[in-house]
Amino acid sequence: MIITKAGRRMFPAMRVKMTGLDPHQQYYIAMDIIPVDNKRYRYVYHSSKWMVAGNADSPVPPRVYIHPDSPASGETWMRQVVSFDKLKLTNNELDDQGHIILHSMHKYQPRVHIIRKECGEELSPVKVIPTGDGVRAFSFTETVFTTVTAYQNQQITRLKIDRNPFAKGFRDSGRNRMGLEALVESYAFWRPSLRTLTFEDIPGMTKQDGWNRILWWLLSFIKTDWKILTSYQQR
Amino acid sequence: MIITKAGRRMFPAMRVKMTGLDPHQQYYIAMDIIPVDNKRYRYVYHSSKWMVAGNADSPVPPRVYIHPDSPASGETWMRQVVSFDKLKLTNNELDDQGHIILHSMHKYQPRVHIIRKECGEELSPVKVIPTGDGVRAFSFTETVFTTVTAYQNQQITRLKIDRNPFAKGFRDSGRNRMGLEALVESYAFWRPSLRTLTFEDIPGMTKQDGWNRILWWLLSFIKTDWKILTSYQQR
DNA sequence: CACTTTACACCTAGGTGGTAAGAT
DNA sequence: ATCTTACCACCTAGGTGTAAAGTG
Repeated sequence: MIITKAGRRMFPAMRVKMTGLDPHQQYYIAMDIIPVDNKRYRYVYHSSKWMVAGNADSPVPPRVYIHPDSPASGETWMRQVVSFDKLKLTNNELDDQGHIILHSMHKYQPRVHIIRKECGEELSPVKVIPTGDGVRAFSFTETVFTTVTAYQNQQITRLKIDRNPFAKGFRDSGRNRMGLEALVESYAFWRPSLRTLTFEDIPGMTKQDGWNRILWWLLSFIKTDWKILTSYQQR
Repeated sequence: MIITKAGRRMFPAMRVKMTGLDPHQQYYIAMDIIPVDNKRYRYVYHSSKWMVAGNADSPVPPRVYIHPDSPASGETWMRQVVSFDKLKLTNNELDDQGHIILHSMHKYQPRVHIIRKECGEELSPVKVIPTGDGVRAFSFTETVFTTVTAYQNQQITRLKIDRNPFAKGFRDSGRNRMGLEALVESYAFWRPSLRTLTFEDIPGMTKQDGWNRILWWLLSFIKTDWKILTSYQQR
């Protein structure tokens, strides 16, 4: 995932569907991003792999992205897909825009928090999320990512350009972009287990959310495990 | 003020500075827009005046614009200028976007509401604002406006084009737009009392807010009281 | 005739990766 | 060598008044 000084969105954005909330209870929804391990990585081109390159850098100031619809009732949260598309990542440890601060070349995993609102309680974008009875956290292994300041891998770049509307200017104008269906098929050829990851298998998941999860999966798959490509135009 | 089916912003937007709130108390800030009288108007070109053209149309569904930062602490509200620039007006009585519904060719006045948040209370965009001990309403006579679907008066059009960044494409490219200082001077020549309306006279008012209030004042002045111009290119 | 609606060119505002220069 | 930064062209998204067509 690209991180910049000014702050950069994640793509694709995390989108989650809530169930089982108390319709009349007020909740905050928040996201933080935690290190997957204590390592720093570098990308090795000849093997197309991320490899450990030492221990993690010193911790950064903790930040929490409070979903802008917070607080809202369980009913409101459950009626919609909750999208984190406005969340931004930065590598600026002195950031004062409330963005989430991360180290480049490290592995991270987003966490979604559901926090029951007690009267008078206050949630802060710069404090660690409290733990307790009314707080639950969820994370999804397919959303693990590696931070970079420039893409290390042409396949990641291609997926981003093909799927992110804001990168349309970089698409090959010659032919239509590859549909995600076809993309999944081609990846599945090399990695049969991916065949099972279709949204039809996940009850209650909409088509759009399904594609987002598949895309997440592809991205993490390519970053950590891609074996086909041996030459890279990009450094 | 222009109203459309899809919803149109007010320009200039209302911007208010809060004082005297309890820093630790939570408040909603909201706006509604109430009829100034029970009349319908038409614009008479030869006299450059809005004139009564019958009684008001039947009432529209009541709508409230809840400021998107709501709820927030008194401290938060007082730290910033509270801007209502995302509020939209519509003439569509079946609107489902939560915009404020108004009749065209009527006179209206925005009201700002400060609502102390009690635990468990809920504020709705489609309900009338409650009255009670923790609720206060403010309105400013210089923000009275007349609704239209197309401008009736070339001077209003010119002020909007000159001051609204989104209308830059319609500005005379030949000369620089008239500074608001010069604008006020020229209007004051015909209406000496306007001279007194400068932001320096209003304690605690920032320059930017001052210009906004003067602009509001100019707009209502022109609409209701302009006597200089006798010919209109625009119908 | 007196308004209202629609399609449009032209803006603001801001999200993309590319590219070349900078930093260590 | 390796990673980061600043600037850029090219997009999306949406706020303007205009002009012409629509409405009753």
